[in-house]
Amino acid sequence: MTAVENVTGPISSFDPYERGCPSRDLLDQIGSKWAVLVLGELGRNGMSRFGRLRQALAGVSEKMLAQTLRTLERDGLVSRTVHAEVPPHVEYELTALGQTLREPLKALTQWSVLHIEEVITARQEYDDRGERSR
Amino acid sequence: MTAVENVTGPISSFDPYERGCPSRDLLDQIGSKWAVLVLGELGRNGMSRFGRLRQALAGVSEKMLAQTLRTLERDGLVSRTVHAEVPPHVEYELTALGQTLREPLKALTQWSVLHIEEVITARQEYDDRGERSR
DNA sequence: CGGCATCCTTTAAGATACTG
DNA sequence: CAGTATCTTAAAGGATGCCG
Repeated sequence: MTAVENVTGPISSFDPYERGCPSRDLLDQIGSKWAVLVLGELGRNGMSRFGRLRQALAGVSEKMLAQTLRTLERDGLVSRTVHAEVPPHVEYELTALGQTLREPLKALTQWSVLHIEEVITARQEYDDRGERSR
Repeated sequence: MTAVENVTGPISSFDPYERGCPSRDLLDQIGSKWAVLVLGELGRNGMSRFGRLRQALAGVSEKMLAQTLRTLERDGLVSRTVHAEVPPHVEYELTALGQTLREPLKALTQWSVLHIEEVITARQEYDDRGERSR
């Protein structure tokens, strides 16, 4: 959790396994439900607007989408561009930093789609087995 | 969200962008705070016990660790082996399915460690900029 | 259109104590 | 040792209404 520069070389002691380490919270944030989908959508289709994102992420509320976008913007992963028009026109886009998350998140999303059936089967077996033996 | 078998071939219409799709919940689950760390720890050091996991994941409560392990076990990602001894001895290990998650999750964890400083800087700039202009 | 503010309900998480 | 049960607190999420 201490800094990174050191006379003898870089230390980079950030470790999500340590309590209170900011990298743990970041990991939690980028892995959160709506953030994953927002980043995925912007990664696939590029720049998008609030309303379009809301449609793309079926079931997201205004509040959660706005909140997620604010956090991603603050973290430097997404840029927000306001066009001074009436009615308002706001565009969201991945930053260079946000782009570096595309592959890791895509892999995770694809994993969930690819293996969801195995997981569903495992759940059924676990439930059928009953809570016996525990 | 419909099934997968079809006379004309597989459909596999699972899409986390659809509301209520089980792959969305799975994605949420595997990306959750403690699950990521448990899977990462078991991926790096192999089989482990409850107490060791608790130490490895600094700050986790008994309750959350137990809950996370139950969910991972139910999903077929982690196996639980009870050795009938006194005192009790329980070992957790990644299943074959859980192994397939190692790389994707490792990439995500490494990303958070690698880029946390850029994010911290971005946050400071965002905050310094003030909530003005919004 | 793209929000933010407020209120309220539902979950998740944490601390503590106790058991097989 | 490896949990479960219980209680309390914190955070997530939804509904509604207002505004630039």
